[in-house]
Amino acid sequence: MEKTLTLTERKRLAILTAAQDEFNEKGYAGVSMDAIAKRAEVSKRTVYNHFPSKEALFQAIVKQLCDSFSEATNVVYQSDLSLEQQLMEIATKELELLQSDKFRNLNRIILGEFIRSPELAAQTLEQFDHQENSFTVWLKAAIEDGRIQQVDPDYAGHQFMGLIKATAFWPQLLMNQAFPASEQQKQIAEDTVMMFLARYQTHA
Amino acid sequence: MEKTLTLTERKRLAILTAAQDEFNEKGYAGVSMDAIAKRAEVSKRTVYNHFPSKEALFQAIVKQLCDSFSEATNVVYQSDLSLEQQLMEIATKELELLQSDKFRNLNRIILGEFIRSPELAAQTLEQFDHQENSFTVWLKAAIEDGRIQQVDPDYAGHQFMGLIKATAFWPQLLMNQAFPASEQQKQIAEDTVMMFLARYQTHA
DNA sequence: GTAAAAATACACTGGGTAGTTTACTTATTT
DNA sequence: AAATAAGTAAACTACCCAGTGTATTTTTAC
Repeated sequence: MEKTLTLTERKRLAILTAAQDEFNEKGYAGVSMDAIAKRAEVSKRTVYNHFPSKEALFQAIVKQLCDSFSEATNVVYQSDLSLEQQLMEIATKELELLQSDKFRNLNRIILGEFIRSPELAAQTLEQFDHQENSFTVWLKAAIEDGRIQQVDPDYAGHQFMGLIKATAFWPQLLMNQAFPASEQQKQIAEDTVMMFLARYQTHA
Repeated sequence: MEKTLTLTERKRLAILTAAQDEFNEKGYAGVSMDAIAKRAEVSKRTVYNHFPSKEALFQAIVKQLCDSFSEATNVVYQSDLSLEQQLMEIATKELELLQSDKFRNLNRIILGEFIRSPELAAQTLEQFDHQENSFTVWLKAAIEDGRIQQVDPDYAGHQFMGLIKATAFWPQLLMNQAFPASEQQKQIAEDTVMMFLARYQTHA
């Protein structure tokens, strides 16, 4: 019974994926509902039966994608493990996320709109940027535990993630660079952790 | 005689600034030539007399802004100065650039379009992203001189700039955060240089 | 098998857009 | 002051778009 989706469900799915592809290629303003309907092989009326407006359809896609990532990122501070070990795991997790085409496409779709309306961006970002929030919590705990120097966790968190994104996210998003191979990923994670600890680890 | 621009020149300028503001607010696709003409207090025909198409007008603005920054960024490796001193100057220069509203607006206008067409982006970026290229050259020289470890200058360059942008560019562009005050800027520069040298300076 | 629910094609509204043309007015130049 | 160059308003072409209404067919559920 698993492949037998009801027609309505199949259509709805086709609309969502078609819209995602369209938005991804042309951006919100550049996409027409007719084009989405055509790509989904569905009548325009059906699109409007599922989603009341273009805006609503866009939001649905954003929400869908955000949800699919919010679980993927979670870290808990553990006082019995070395900082290096824990940070390496965090960095590796983040690299995995950045590697996925789905995640990069989500960002491609959203960031273009966000850059133009940062105030709207802030609220939506909070939902799906769980990774950095989660890391901020980790940092707070490590500071509390006296193993990381007193520092603004937001600030240091941005530095850690920025170090990773500098070579494994922005160049890929903006300049179509290839994603680093797995040895390079290891290098990136090691460099990031090493540089971060060199600055912020408490010297016993 | 300085304020007496010819009418044509004044109109052209009015069109350029109006278009810049419009693109900045609504993005390329969201702007109409009528809106630009109205904002510039100019007839639409005049807009078309100066610029053959919307695309050409957009390109003209991008070029104008790129040019205005390409001079601002230049560094030369000096073997008689400490790495710390030189890197601090590079970081400070970059922070100055990131601080300027004009630069942030340029990025706001361009990045939205670039994110969607990275292949086109790559070529245009090269022109105005002179800072990073210039830094890459600096790095090569420092490596040649044996004071920085053997490393891919592009890779390390991205890390250095990414560390700065992580707290002084992306949060401002995407989440409307305030630009760091001058003490914070100093902190950012110092952290960046310190972390970078901890990883890449050769230990005599 | 039949009735309800959903999908479809297609025409239509009201509006916007890039770009052009025209008949006219205003600046600039010589 | 006359000739020339440029600006102007307004109408116009030939589209594209979001969203709606409707009559008809297809799918689903009972």
